[in-house]
Amino acid sequence: MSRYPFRASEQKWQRIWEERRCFEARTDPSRPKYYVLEMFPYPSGRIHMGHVRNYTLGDVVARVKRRQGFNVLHPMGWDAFGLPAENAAIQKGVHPAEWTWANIREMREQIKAMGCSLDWRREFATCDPAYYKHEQAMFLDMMERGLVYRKESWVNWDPVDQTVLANEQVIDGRGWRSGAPVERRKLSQWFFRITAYAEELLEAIDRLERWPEKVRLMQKNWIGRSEGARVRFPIDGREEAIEVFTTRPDTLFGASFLALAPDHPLAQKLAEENPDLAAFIAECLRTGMSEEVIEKAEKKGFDTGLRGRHPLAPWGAPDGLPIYVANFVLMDYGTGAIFGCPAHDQRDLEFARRYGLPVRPVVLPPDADPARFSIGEEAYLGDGRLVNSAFLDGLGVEEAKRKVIAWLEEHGLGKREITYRLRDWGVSRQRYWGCPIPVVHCEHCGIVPVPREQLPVTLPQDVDFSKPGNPLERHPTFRHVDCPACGRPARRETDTFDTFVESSWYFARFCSPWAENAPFLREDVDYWLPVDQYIGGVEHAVLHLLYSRFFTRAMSACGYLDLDEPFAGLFTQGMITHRTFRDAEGRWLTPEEVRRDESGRWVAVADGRPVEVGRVEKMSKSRMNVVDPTSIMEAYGADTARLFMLSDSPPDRDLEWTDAGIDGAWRYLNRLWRLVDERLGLLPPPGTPLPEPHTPAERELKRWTHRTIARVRDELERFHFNKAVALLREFSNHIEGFRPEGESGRALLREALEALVGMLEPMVPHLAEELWERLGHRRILAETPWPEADEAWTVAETVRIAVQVNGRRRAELELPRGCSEEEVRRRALEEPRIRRFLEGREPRRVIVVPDRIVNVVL
RNA sequence: GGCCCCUUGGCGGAACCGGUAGACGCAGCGGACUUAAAAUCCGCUGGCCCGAUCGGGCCGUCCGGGUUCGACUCCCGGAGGGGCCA
Repeated sequence: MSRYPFRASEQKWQRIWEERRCFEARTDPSRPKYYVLEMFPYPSGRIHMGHVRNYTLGDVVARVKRRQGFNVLHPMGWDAFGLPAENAAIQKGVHPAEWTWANIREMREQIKAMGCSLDWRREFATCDPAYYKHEQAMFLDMMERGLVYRKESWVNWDPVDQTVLANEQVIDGRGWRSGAPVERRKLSQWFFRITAYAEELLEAIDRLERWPEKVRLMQKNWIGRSEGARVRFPIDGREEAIEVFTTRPDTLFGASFLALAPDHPLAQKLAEENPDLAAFIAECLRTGMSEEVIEKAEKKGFDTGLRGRHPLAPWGAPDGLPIYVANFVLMDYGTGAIFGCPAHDQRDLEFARRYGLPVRPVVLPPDADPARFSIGEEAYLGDGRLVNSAFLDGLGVEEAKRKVIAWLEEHGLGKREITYRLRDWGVSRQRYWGCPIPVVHCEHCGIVPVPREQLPVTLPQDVDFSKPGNPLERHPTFRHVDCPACGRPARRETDTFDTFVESSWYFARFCSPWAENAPFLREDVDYWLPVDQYIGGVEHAVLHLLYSRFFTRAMSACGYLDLDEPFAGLFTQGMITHRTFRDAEGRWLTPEEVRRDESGRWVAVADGRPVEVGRVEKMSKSRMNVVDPTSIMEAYGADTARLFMLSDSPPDRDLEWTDAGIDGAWRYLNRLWRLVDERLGLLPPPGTPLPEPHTPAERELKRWTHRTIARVRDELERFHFNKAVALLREFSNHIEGFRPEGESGRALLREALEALVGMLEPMVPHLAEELWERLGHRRILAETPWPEADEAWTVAETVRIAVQVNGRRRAELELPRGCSEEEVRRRALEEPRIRRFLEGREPRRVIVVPDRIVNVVL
């Protein structure tokens, strides 16, 4: 029996595609464009199954669009800066550049083996100075436009590794690598002013119609707009006042204290004269200040002894409010100070109970009795009528907010304000393997940008990783420069960019990767951008996707582009999961270390002892449940792996890796191979004019062909690739059962096989090309237009109409499509089974839905 | 704690606007081919029940209610799982 020779076939077609330059894209404004992009990989070593799924999904889109007549841009590159390269340098003594480029070589071959329709001429790595020099130039442009600034801020500092850690790198208060307790330090850091676009980034989310709702919601939450008021509380006996931001100005009359963040300037100032307060503040800062930690920690405060005057005195708190420094107030949010209204805020309530402060309700729930309502252990957060609130009494919460803000504004004690949860984007990293920040610090001139003609500031190659900390700091020459402004000795910035900076504009670079004097050419980006379809994991739903949206606006502000949104369509794929296994001692085992014995139990290969089959989890090295894509592609071929990725599970859901699933895909490829192979002798030559179908079987086959073309087109359009696969399998099952009689039958069989093979190409391109060639075609499939459905043949001649009695199916009618209601009704009531239910009675009602259903109501 | 999403056979999943629930596949069972195995091909496959067979009945989309001629689909309440923000 003939088998699909995948090894020879995959090599052959990959060579032909390359020779014919099928997938090279050229800017051509006379043609409609389509830009498909998968999130570019970090070159960590080898590709994993998530990459295979990602690039398969993207390739299906690229191949379909190309054959539908679009000028398709489908590039690939490397997000090449980042920590793992430095860890390798520390652990294995390899230079980060060497490690990275070796990984790129390895992964490039692995990706090429998948047979994706990529324009490899456009490949680049972000660690290449030819890439990052443009990033440095853009940074300077943004600095000139005030989109970049430097300020002191609190960071997570790992005292052992001597570096800043991102929040995600702090696990239970300890550095993820060193295990040392993380300290909070104040450092001067570079920031991108993303908050300048907070409102615009938020408001534009509603127009991202081809983005998943989930991602849009996550970005909205992340930006976190809140409307409220800024209120001034003068301090008794002092010049300064405390500025408070609140989203509940309606509850001002319920205030019973004021609280400052531990790092609030006033708190710091008071601590200078008060050692107890200083100790308290130090304690707060040590335990970390993430919102999560604060929520769980006990609410603690330190009474400063000062008193704040209520802005609405004499009605509210005529005796003033105690001022605390409290561990649950964040300097980063609002003004770093709050007024506490325990009755209507849970944190404030916990604090008030602990320190015996008054709890005065000012919002009465709708059905509560004013005389008896009081707050227990739960603050009341809902709507209601204002009470105990002087001129606000009787108003609803929203009305009260408006009225009190108007009053505050009128009396100069406060104003309406909108704040955002979004913080400016800190991009300084005390790291070697990143893009150098192109500035110089001069004692006399301050911060001086590196002159454009001196860009790029390249990373020195000779660095020493034997000691902790940033090797750029210790480098003999890198940091010592002459000030570009005054010429006196100065210090080069040794921080490098967060790697999210590189990934914030790479999609634009792919449009003109060859441009030397500019990051990209206007004619190219104006044509190709925005990306029409972006595909990647949902884990980037906020950071990368939000930074890119900001960066695109910032680039436009600097005149590089005329564009707001980089990604018109976004698709987020699910994870690849796999069973986990543990042996009797609880050690994780890899899938290769287990097998099924004769009775079907899972046992260890090594000793035959039973293993515990654990949960299905995301593939990860720590769980030992990873399957290497290359070993699968070597054993079954790239097309098998691709087909498996597309079958069964909808692409946005998690996909469970199973050996049975791979076998199933492999078997189907061979079935297709035989389906064509065994019928080659029957078929007329390609291009034979299509005769009208003669027999019912021929008419049915024709209908299957065109209905499948139409339905597959729709499912592909909606990213329902699993359904497209199912439709093609159904179609091939039907072709298998067709026995051609005579010339017309054989011609129609060719039509069906060609449609099938043609539609398989985006999913299993090597097999499809091979079969297409065997069907006698000289023009390769990748260059052949996508099959078109003849609408006249996309509907069946007859329809099956279910006949229900009281909503339960009792019979079925086979009628010509488009029968009149009266006809259907008559035929339904004539059915013997229906007459039995009627027992001679007249039905009370008969509902007829044309071509679908009849419901007889007794 | 708030907001959002999900829950369909042994399993992954189909079912478009409320109109024949379970497409397609995996696993399983029975059969053919074979000395045998693999591969391949054919048939069956939600549960319970009646019936010699063709056939027929009842139940069934997490649970409870509702709307409707008709509900996996819409509404209310609950349970379980997941995500985001706290």
